[in-house]
Amino acid sequence: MPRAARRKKEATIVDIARRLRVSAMTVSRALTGSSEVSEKTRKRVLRCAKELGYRPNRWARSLVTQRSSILGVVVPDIAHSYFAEITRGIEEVADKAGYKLLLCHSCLDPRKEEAEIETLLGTRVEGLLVASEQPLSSPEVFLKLQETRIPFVLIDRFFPGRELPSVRVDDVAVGRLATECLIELGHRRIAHIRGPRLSPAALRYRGYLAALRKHGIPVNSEWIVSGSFDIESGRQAMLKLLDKQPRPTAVFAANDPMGIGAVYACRDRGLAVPGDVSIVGAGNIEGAHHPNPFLTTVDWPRAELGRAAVTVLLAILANPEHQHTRVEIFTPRLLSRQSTAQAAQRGGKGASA
Amino acid sequence: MPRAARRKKEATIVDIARRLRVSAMTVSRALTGSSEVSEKTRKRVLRCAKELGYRPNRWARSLVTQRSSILGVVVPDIAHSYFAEITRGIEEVADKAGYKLLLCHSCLDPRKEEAEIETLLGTRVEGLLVASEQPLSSPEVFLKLQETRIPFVLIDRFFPGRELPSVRVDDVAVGRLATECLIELGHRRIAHIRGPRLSPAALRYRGYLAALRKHGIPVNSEWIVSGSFDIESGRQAMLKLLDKQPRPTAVFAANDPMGIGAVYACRDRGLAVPGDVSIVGAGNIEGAHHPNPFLTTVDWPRAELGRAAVTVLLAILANPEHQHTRVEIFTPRLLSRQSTAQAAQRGGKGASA
DNA sequence: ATGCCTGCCGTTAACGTTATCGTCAAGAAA
DNA sequence: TTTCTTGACGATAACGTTAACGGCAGGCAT
Repeated sequence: MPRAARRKKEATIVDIARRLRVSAMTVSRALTGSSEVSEKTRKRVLRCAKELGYRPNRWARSLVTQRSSILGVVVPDIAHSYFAEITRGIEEVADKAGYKLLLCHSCLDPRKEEAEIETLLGTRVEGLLVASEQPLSSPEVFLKLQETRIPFVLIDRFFPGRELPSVRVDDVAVGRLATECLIELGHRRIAHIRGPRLSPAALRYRGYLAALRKHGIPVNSEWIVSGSFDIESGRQAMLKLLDKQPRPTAVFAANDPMGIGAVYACRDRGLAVPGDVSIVGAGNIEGAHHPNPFLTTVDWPRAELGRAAVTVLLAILANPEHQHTRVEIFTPRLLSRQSTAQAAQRGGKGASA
Repeated sequence: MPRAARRKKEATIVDIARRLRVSAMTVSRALTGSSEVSEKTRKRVLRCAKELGYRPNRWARSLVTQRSSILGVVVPDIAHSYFAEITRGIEEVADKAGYKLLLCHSCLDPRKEEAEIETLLGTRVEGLLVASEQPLSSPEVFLKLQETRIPFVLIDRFFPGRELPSVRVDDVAVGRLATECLIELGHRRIAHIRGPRLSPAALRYRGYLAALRKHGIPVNSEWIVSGSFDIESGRQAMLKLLDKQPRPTAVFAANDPMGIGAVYACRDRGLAVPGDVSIVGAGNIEGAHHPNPFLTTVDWPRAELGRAAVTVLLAILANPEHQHTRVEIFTPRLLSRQSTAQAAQRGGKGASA
């Protein structure tokens, strides 16, 4: 039901042309800064445009130039600081390059994500940035997307076996850093709360395994449980871990919310963090450090991730034929804080429960 | 330098029309769901559209319908969870109503804000949502905006004396709640860290004054200092307050980051929170409660604020002539946590670190 | 038969720009 | 002089879509 909105008509290029008794083309040239106009007429046009409150209509312009100067951004949830910071980085670079952002939510729903991408294509965005830690749409969606020849860059998305243009952190290193930090503190009974399969968390898991193996620590599958990236699932997973015999003395949670959940679970059971159990998260979410930096975690530059993604996208845009798959990988670093401590001495104050 | 992007041409309505040997108009009707087509041709059109991978061009459609189904959103910084949550609420309602969001950053820069608004108008957004806790553009910008007859709703913005369409929290109540909470705990020497003038913080300040007056507590201007809404300025302000004689026993900071800064300042001076000093913030930012709810604060529903803003905007949009200034005001509530305690009384809360 | 709906579809003209080519005078070059 | 160049501008046709109107069958009542 397209109801025609009746509002004051915006001034057009033709209005200016009529007023100045020149052609619309001349006005267009003057406004876009073409060299084919005399300085005198340009000044007249600019003055008249200002008087009439003229604002170039980007749709009309885009229709003929085939360029929208708009990029589409799809995130699971902008209210999550992780994606908000990425988006911030995206906006920064995009703005400098003269692009605007059209923001969409995938809501962790694969169908919604696909629908949003479809809408964005209809809006003829010049490029697409799609972020999500979770395994959403299958690779097919993006392979199909590749055929439209509209450039896109994935953020934090990992498809085993398929390399698509993307920007992400070295997730294996995330898992390795977190685990090695615990090993160096003397821990040997190190548990892991996994994230969803097919997500970057799978790589963090690999990093966890690699670190253990490297230090000759046997893997105990009893100490590996799954969560779904939120606080509550972290708590549940940790409760399960605390029931195991023997009980792990340290835990690497695949992301910070689950790490926080693990802290809660310890409190529920009357265990001290880091006195009885050391906990490491991943992601350095805001909540983990104010007003008291608490959760030890692995950090990587979120805004930088966003900036890099746009940079890659702009590069593809500037050179469409040069479209070999680019993947940029960031190196994470450990933030040692207060949820980790030296492992208890054998036979000391440790394992009582 | 509009460089024509050479990519595979998208299928148009005309392509479908030619293939089916009907007119473009018929195709358009079939696709937009008009009743003026037979069911048979509609099916043929839809099938052909799918085959060709047809995607309606929103620019062209908008050009003729004069509707873009796009709303402009201007926030200071999407990376701040406060605005991220508001944006989240906006997106939710906008999405349900079939609107997309064009996201812009004002970066706390009045000129940038005005420029962004100008760009958005050029993009012919159907409406505008402008948020900021800070005093940015002068009211003139919005009075001018009102003349364009493009609906807009301000979020959290307060212009003394001028009522513009807006949605905000009852900031006087924020100040009152925070201050009365401290009074009820027995505090009498209550300081205030103010935010920038002309911002909602000015109203919180009024609430602070009102609460003191109501309880017959004299106002000590020594105990009122200014900050600029960030953690560091809160710390500086608190350091000044701790040097006063007599020293306040409680502080109401006009927002959470300053409250956190105040906590830091106390630690710098070896004072316990809440043992020696009670601190209340405002805004309930994420960082204040994980993994340990700490800062007592005044909360209001951010996402709800965003949702309400769009709802107001949509109402204006649906009824342009009915454009009397609508202002919606939310009621805040106190979240009592661990940075506040009974006055002059060593409560048993030990520090965990 | 005539007139009049009604359902379906086509034609034309927008919407506001810019690309492309054409024009036309003034000046330079032959 | 003539011819060519150049600078400044105009006319026309796109871009992809929909609004507004017109046409034309076929069915029904007169």
